Amino acid sequence: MNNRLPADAKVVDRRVQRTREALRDAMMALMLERGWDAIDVQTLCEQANIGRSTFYQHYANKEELLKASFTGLRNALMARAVANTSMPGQLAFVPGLIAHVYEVQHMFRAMLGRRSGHYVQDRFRELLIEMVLAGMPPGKSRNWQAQAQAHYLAGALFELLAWWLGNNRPQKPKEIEALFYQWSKPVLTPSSP
Amino acid sequence: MNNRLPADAKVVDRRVQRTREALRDAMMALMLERGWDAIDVQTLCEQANIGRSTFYQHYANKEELLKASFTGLRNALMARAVANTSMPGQLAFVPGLIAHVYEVQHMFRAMLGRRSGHYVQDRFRELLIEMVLAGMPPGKSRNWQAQAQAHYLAGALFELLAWWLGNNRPQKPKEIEALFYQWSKPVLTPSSP
DNA sequence: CTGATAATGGACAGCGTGTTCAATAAGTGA
DNA sequence: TCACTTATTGAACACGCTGTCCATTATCAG
Repeated sequence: MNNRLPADAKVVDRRVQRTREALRDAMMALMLERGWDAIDVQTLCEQANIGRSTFYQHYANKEELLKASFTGLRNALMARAVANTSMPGQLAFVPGLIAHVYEVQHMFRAMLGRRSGHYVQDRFRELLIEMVLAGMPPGKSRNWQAQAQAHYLAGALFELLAWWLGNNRPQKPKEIEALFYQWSKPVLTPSSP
Repeated sequence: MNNRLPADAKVVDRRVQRTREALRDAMMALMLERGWDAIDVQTLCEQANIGRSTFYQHYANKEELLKASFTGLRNALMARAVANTSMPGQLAFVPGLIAHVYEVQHMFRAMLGRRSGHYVQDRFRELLIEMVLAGMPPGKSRNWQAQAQAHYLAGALFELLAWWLGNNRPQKPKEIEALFYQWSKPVLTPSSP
C-alpha cells in the first residue's frame, strides 16, 4: 500500500502526512503520560483527533506505528556515532547515545521505565546489540565470543541506562559514560589481562 | 480466602492441592510449547483439565499463578548460594545459578527466549538485581554506585544467559561462569584498577 | 473544475476477560 | 458409614478492545 522506493520520489498526500504526524505525536504524548502498555488504538485516535478506521488505513496495529518511529531514533544515533572518532577500547556510539538519552530523558524514561511496554524495550535492546557488534573490529565480530560480548555489553548498558533514568539520578552523562567504560574494560580492550 | 499463617498449620484440601498442581504443570507445559505470551486462561484450563471458573477461585489472573511458581525458583537459587562459600571478587549465587540454568535449560529457554513474555523476564531480572545486591559487602550496598553496579551486572548476566540459551550454544556452564567473572572484574574487585 | 484519494463514523463479528450462580462432586471428621 | 463442609463445574453474562467493511463526506492535486 505504501511503496517507498528511493527512485520513486512520489510526493505524499498532505492528508497522509498530517494523519501520520498526528498519530506519532499522540503516541509520544500518551507514552509519556501513561506508558506504552496502557495505550490502545482507541485512545490513540482520540488523542490524535483522528477516526479509528483511519488509523488502520496506515498501520496494522500500534506496534507498526512504533516501528516507524523507531527508525528516526536509529538514524539519529547513527549520525552521532559516525561524527565521533572511536578511540581504541571505546565504542563510537556510546557518548552520542548517552548524551541523546540525557537530552530527551523524558522520552526514554517512558521507554525504559517499568511501566513501559516490553515491545519498546526489546527493540531498544536489539538496537544496542546491533550497534555494539557494528562497533567491533570487523574481523572479530564473527566468532561466538564477540556475540557473547555484544549481548553482555548491551544488557549491561541497557540496565545501567534504565537505572540512571529511573529515579531522577543526579549523575551527568559523562559520569555514566566513564562508569560504563571503566566497568567494561575487560570486554573492550583487545588483549586479555 | 487463603490464609497461610505459619502458626496456622491448617491442612489444605486435597482438591485444592490437585487443582493448583495441575495448573502449575499446565503452565509449564504451555510455556515450553508456545511461550508465556501465547498462554491464555482458557487454554491453560483445558491443558490442566479444569473448569475455567475454578481457576479464578485460586488466582486472579495468570500472572498470579506465575508469581506463585517463582517463589520455588527463588528458594532453589538461595539454597545453592548459601551452600557456596563466596570468594572475594565473586558472587556466591552465580555458579549455582548458571548450573541450575543449565540443568533445566528447556525451562529457561522458554522463560528468557524472544517468544517468552516480558512479565517473566522482568521478574527474573529483578531477582538477579536483588541477588547481586545481596552478595555485595554489607556496608557498600547503600551508596548509589553499588546500585548502578548491581543493575549493570544483572543486565549483563541476564543478556549473557539469554544469549547462551538462545541457539543451543555448546559452551559448558563453567565457561560461561569464567567469562562472566573475567568481564566483570572491574565491577567485582573492591579496589579500583 | 474534476477526477482521485483520504478521512470518517457507525456497524459488525471475534475473542479473551473476570464475575456470578445454582447444581453437583468430593473431601473431612466423627 | 454418615452428615456436613467445601471445592468444582459449566453455563451465562457484561465488558472492553480488536480489526474489518462500507457508504458518505471532505480534501487534495493537476
